[in-house]
Amino acid sequence: MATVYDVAEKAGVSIATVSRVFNNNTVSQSAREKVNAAARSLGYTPNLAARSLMTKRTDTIGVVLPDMHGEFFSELVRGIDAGARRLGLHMLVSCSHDELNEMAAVLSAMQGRVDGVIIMSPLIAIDALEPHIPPPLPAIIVNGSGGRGLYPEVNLDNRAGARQMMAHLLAEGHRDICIVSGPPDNLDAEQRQLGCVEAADRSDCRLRTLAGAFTEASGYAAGVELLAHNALPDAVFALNDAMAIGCLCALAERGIAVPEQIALAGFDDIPLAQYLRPSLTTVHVPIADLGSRSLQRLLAILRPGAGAATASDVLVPELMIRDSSRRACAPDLR
Amino acid sequence: MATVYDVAEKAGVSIATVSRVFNNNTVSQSAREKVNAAARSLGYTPNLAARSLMTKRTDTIGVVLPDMHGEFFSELVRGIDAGARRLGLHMLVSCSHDELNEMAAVLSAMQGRVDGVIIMSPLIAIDALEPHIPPPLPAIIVNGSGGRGLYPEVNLDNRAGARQMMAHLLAEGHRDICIVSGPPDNLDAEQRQLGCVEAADRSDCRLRTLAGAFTEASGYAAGVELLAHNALPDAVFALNDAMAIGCLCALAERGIAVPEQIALAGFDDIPLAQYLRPSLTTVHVPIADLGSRSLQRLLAILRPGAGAATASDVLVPELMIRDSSRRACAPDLR
DNA sequence: AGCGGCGATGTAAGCGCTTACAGCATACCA
DNA sequence: TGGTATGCTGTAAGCGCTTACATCGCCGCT
Repeated sequence: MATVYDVAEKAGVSIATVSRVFNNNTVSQSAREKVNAAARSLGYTPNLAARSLMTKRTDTIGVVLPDMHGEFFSELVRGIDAGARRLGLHMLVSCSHDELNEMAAVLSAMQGRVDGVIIMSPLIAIDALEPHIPPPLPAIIVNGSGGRGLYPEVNLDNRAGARQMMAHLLAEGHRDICIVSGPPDNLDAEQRQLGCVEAADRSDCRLRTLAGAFTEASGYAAGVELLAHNALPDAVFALNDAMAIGCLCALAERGIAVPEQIALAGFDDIPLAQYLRPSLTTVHVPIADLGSRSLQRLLAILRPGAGAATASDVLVPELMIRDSSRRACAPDLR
Repeated sequence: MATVYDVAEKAGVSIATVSRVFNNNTVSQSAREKVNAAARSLGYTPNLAARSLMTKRTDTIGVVLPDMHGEFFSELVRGIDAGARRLGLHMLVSCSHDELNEMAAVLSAMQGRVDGVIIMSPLIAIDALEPHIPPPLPAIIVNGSGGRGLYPEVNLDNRAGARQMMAHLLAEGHRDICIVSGPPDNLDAEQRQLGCVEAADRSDCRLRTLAGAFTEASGYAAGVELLAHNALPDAVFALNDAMAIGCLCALAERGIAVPEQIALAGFDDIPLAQYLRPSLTTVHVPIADLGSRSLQRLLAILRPGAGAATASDVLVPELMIRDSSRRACAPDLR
């Protein structure tokens, strides 16, 4: 590989001039041209390790994700990537960390490779994680509230989303609502459930809970369990779409009509939610926004001054009312 | 940040010994302990840029992905990540490149940051891309056959998968089959379509094609168009699951029963395919395997000798027969 | 006792780059 | 004409690390 020395020699200038050309510093037009020509003909590319060694920057940000399947994961990464590329930043991604030790290991391995990290950790309590973030590493925590405020957080207002959905279901006249919960210790799940309980407490509604795990299979199982009892609730609110789909499947198998006999709602608004039959009422989560917002926050730390100060760190989800929850206004069936 | 010098001084040894401790070289037990203690107390972490500068390695691999939504993307990354972590490698990810120039830019920006790249490019012809891969950069091409053999490829046998599905549909007695195609220039789509045509040519089957774009919306549109004509085909084979779901939605809206009135099949086997009503017959694509296999291949280049020689580069998908295509054996409805 | 061999350690030379500093024209002013 | 500001350019130092090479004990052998 060619180095600054090779280029300098070929261009008839000093290495400092070559370096200046590649760092947009003050260089005469003629020198610039000679250097560029020489660099091109030698196929020169600056050695980034050497550059990092001098500048203490890597122009790379780390993204640490939990073990997560599906849309959520990729949407978040897309949201971050889009912004990062525009800014000339790279993205070091590591996924599959549901465990504190693993997470800590990944974070320490990232030290020196990245200028900052975006950490998403719905399963791990942030206050347990914080001590494991290497002190010099700027970090943003996404969707995992509960830290000691040592690191900026970007959160989704899961609770508000759940309350909205409950309000909708209540407005549709449902008074016996069953929620299918998420995995224990999952913060999203916890917050969503909390929102439900709050809404229920403020009304004359009966709220039951069935255990779920944010997977289609667990939603299906919940649906089956639901049907084992005699009295069906008026509505089922699965705390994510995957479970809603599983549940819908179980209901359909037993010939229960949605929404005529029972209303169904999900949470996340995955792309195909609107293509289910019936289309799924759900809570829209702006995942990519969550990603790009965190990137903004991180950047505000990394490049202070350039900072488009972010107004808020809490993204509020939006209710998407579709067919699966519409009230059977007139008893037009059967 | 502490350096080798600080640690060396504190431990009362030379910097070479410190370095050796961190590189598992021959060091006496007592020296090792002193160094480790000193390093811990100083919070020393080796500077990776400096290390890279010497070793010419980054212990990082690049993953270049097309602009892709959903499961596919995340599954692939998970497949790669799992293997990479075990090997102490990091993963630099860049997504959203449906265009040659963008791809070339990303690849050149990755040079020096990674030891090798895994490129997935269903939209860009590989022979056009190959000249843009920086020559010193080891690369593996995933799922984008058609290169000049300059780079190892790991492919999915889309054609075989499509043929299998066609064989299944024919075996079920369908003779008028409509396929919903993928976006033009998409290699997966092309191969899948080719497989269909091959299978149809070998039989007495009528094959029609409706244009699709691998999205739920395009599948829905195709379904609507299908219904605009008088004669429904016996079966619809959407070349991916997302379109199959969209199509199913259109059919259901018009009250067409699947599979009783028309059979439906997809391709990909996304996790929720089995939770649709009716559950979706599809072709299982081992996405994560595609990722881990490419990593293996890349590693065989990066660490020759350590090479678990890979048997094959072509993964064969597997037919998943579910309800949406089952023959209405007896006319037990209506 | 003397010597080869060996394992542990230290010394020092870079890896390829950025950048402080100095040097040198050139231009401008009085 | 001398002095000074200005703009480029070159020299050289050093970022923190790995590693070839030299050194130095120490063991066991003849």
